[in-house]
Amino acid sequence: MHRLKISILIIRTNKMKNSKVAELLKSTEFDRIVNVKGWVRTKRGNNKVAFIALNDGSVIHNIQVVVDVAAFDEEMLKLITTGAGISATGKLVQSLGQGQSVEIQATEIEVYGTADANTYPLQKKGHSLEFLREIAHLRPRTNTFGAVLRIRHSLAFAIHKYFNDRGFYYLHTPIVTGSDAEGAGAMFRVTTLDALKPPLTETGEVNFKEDFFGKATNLTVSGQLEGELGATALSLIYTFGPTFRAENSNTPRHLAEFWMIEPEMAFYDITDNMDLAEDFLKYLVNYAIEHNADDLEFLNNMYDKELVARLRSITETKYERLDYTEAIEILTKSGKTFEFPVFWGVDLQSEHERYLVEQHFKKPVILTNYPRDIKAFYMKQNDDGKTVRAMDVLFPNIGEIIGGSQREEVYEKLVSRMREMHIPEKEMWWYLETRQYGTVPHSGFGLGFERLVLFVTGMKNIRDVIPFPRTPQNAEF
RNA sequence: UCCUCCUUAGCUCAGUUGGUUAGAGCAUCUGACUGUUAAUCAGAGGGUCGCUAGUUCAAGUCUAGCAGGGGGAGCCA
Repeated sequence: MHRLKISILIIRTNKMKNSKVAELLKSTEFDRIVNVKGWVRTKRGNNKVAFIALNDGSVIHNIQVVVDVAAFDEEMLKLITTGAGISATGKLVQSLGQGQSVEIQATEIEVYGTADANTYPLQKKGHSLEFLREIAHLRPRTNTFGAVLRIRHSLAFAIHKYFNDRGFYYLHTPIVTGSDAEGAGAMFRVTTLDALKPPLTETGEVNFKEDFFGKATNLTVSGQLEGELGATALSLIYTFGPTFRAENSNTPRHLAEFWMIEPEMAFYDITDNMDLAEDFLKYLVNYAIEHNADDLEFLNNMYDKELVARLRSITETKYERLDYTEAIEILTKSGKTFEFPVFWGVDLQSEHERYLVEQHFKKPVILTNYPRDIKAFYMKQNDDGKTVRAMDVLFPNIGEIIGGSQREEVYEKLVSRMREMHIPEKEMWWYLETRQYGTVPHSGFGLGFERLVLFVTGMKNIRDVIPFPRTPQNAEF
C-alpha cells in the first residue's frame, strides 16, 4: 500500500500540466510550481546564476528561466545551448531583474534534445531572410517566422470566421481537374503514365485514355468555375485551398503553389461584389491588428516602421472606386512618363497601378469596367459592347490583391464570347448548364492568400510568408 | 523567360590602383565574474575567398563559362 502511494505521487509530478509561455507571461498567480517546455533562444549568466530565454512558439516573447548553477549538474547545464529542446519546472515569480515581469526559478530541468552549437545554423543574431530561406526547416524557430506563421494562422482562421458568420458555405472544389479551359495560366500535369514510354495513340500522341483518370488531368489553377456551381445552389459559397501555376515566374510576388480564397455569390451584382471585397479585406486586416498585436509590433520594429500605421489606414479609409476608362485618363494626364505607354485598351502594368494607388489616390483603389479583350470569357458584358464588369482591388506595396467580376449569366452571350476566345464549349458543357437551367446574376472574386499575408506582415518576399515555398527550380523540404 | 547585381570563417560583413602571413563582430572553446537582458572582460581555435578554365612574374581582386541567391520586368493571385 505504501509503495503504491509513492508511485502515484511520482506519476502526478511527472504529469504536471505543461503551461504555454504565452499563458505564463500573462499570469499574476505567483509562487506556484509550473512546468514549461520549449526551445532555448539564449543562455547567459555567470558561475552562480544562469538565465535561459525559452520560447515555445505560443507567443513571440520568451520566458526567463533562472538557474541556480550550484544546484544543478554542470554537465547537464552545458547541454543547454541555443536551439536545445528542454523542459523546465520551477516556481513562477515576479522577476527580480529588469526587462521582464515574470520568471521561473528552476527546480528541475530536463534536456530533451541538444543542439550542437558548432553546427546548429540559428544564432542569437544576424540572419538574413535569404539565408533563412535555405534552412526553411528551421526558420519557424526564429522570431520573424514565428510572428509570420502566427499571423498567417490568424488570417486563415479569420477568413473562415468572416464567411461563416455571414452565411457562406465552405465548398471544396477539386485539386485535380480534367478541364484545361480555366485559362488562368500554365498547369502541372497529373499522371501515372510512364514518363519514359507512355502509351501512344495510332497517330503517335500520348494516349491519356490509358491514364489514371482516362483523360489528361492537371492540378487546379482556380476553383472558380466549380465555385459557380456551388453558388447557383447554396447562394453564398467560398473556397479556400491550394492552387498551382506552372508559370516560370521568378518574382517576390509569385509562387508555383499558393493558397487562394474564392467567394462566389448568387444574386450579387458588381457593386455588391465590390462592397463585399472591401469589407472582407478591412475585416481581415483588423482581425490581425486585434489578435496579433505583439507579432505586428515586432515586425513593425524590425522590418517596416510604417507597417501598423499602414494597416490601420487600410481599415479606416474608403477605397477609391473608378472605371478603367477614368484610370486611363488620370494616367495620361499625369504628365509622368511610364515605361509602358498608356492608352485605352492596354492592360495596366505594375507601374501604372502603383501610380494610382501610391501617388494619385494614396489609398486602395478598385478598378472596374475593363476592356473585354483583356479579361476572361466568363465576365459579364456591358451594354457598350466594349467593356466587362471586372473589378481589381489594388493595394499599396503589393498591387493587385483581388481580381473578380460579375459573371455573364446569359447563355447566348456567354457562348458567343467562348467561341470568339476559342474556349472549347464541349468540354465546358457542365458550366454552360448553369446558364441553361435557372441562371441568375452572380459575382465572385479571388484573393491570393499569401499576398494578403505579405501585406499584413510587411514582408517583402512572398517566399517568406509560406512555410515551404515552391518556386521554379525549388521544391526543397 | 528577359535585364541587372551578389557569392570571402558556422552567421553578418570589410578587404585600397592585382603585390608578402586574407581581417572584424557575433557564434564556438578556455578562463574571470553573485541577477543577466544580443550580459561583460581576457585569451584561443576556426578560410580550397561558390566551382572550372584563362590572363599575369603575381588573382579574393581582371576575363569567360557553370552553379546558387537577390532585385527589377513579364505572366498573374
